[in-house]
Amino acid sequence: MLDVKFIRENKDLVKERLGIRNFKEINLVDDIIELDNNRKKLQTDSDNTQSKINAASKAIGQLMAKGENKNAEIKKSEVASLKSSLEPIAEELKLTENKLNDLILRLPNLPSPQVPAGKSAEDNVVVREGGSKPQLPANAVPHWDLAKKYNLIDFELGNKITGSGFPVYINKGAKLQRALIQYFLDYNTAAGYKEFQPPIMVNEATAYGTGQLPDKEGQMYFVTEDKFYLIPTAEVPVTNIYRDEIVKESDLPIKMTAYTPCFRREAGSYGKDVRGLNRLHQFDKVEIVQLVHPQKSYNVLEEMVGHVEKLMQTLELPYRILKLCGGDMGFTSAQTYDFEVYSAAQQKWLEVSSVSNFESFQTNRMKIRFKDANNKTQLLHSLNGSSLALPRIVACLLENNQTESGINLPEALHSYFGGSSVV
RNA sequence: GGAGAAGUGCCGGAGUGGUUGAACGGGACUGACUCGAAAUCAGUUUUACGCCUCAACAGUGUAACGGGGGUUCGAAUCCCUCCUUCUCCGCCA
Repeated sequence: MLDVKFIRENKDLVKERLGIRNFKEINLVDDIIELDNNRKKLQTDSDNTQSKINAASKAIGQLMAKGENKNAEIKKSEVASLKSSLEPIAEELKLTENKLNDLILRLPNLPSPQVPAGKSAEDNVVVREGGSKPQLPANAVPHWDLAKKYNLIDFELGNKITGSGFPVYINKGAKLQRALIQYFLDYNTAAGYKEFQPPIMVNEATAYGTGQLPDKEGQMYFVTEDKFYLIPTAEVPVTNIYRDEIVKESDLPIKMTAYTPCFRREAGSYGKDVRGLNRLHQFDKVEIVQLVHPQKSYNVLEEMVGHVEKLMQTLELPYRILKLCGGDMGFTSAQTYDFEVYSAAQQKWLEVSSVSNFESFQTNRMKIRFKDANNKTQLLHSLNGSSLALPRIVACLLENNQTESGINLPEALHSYFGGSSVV
């Protein structure tokens, strides 16, 4: 979340930046400042009254110790009237704080100055492309047909067991999943990311920490009995590892990676782009997360993009990197690069990674801080990226490498998969 | 799931209603001593918000002893509730 002090001191900038996002409720900014003014006044009143109560209470103790019970009783009635005058103030203060907090949680992050204006995915900017689109055989088919033909993934079986969007991977299909996960994790840990295997259900505080709540309430699966959310990405439990921590500057940067299944309800998204592996309710992803010094976060963002790009290149898939425009960025992000791979049989680009700098938006919610050289406590910046999400990678690997006789694999995967072709 | 015990500062560990934001010990940091180090001595050692101030990591107020609520003039200390940990029993990968 944004810092109230920052909003107060940079009101016009905040409004202008939110405009880049096409944020509709710009008036929230003024409301927040007004509520905060109110809050300060109420807090001053409340503190002053409480101070008097504390002093009087102490005096009562001393009077009673001296045996001056009568005077103590007089003081007590004094406190009683102070308390009754405090009551409405305290109530209003609490109300104001809650309302202020609600409003601040509704403000998305400010886009960085580099973020292009724009309303939708159409306005994203292609930064660069890599790899080359393959020439497929004339009878080439999309991955869902390949998956069926070679018995790699059974979508209908998943329908029976759970529902749509929960595929069952079989035989070499299952092994390919395992190989990719292992490969991605090895690649990340080799670059200094520490591996974690976190819980895939989280509590409410954790979901608030990374910003899934309240923004994406309806997009997460919820276990009502225990009030746990199924994670939509490993970013959630992994970033929260450092919630409420103050780390040493010498411990920076903190680099973490994790493989987890991810669960997304995808409420409201129907249509053609949900076919096969294109959009699932459960999928596998390997995530990278960094917590870094605020002055370094944009360099780290580029570094992470480079990290994912190199990984992408070893998969030998045609890809492109997009700089997202203000209107297409996630709620919590200050700047995001998306990676897309070209699905040759479907003839369209599919998003496989999203690398973002959240600046202090998440760390302010989670109170992830460090002591700087002057021993002052400061918020860290958090970043994360997919490195990588599996399903669409698998879709492209299958489609782009299909031949008359089978499906080949890029060299990087040979040792992990135990062979040079899927079938 | 049943029975019992416990949750205090960076760590250990006191404290069962009134100068306890918190004894004592350890660790860490600063200074002195030393050529340097060890030892020793002195000091420092949480966070959030408010007020004051041009500003302050200067002063001052409020809050925080697992979370939330309650009793009381006053709570780390009493009560309720939730969470977590430990021990025993049960169940089980």
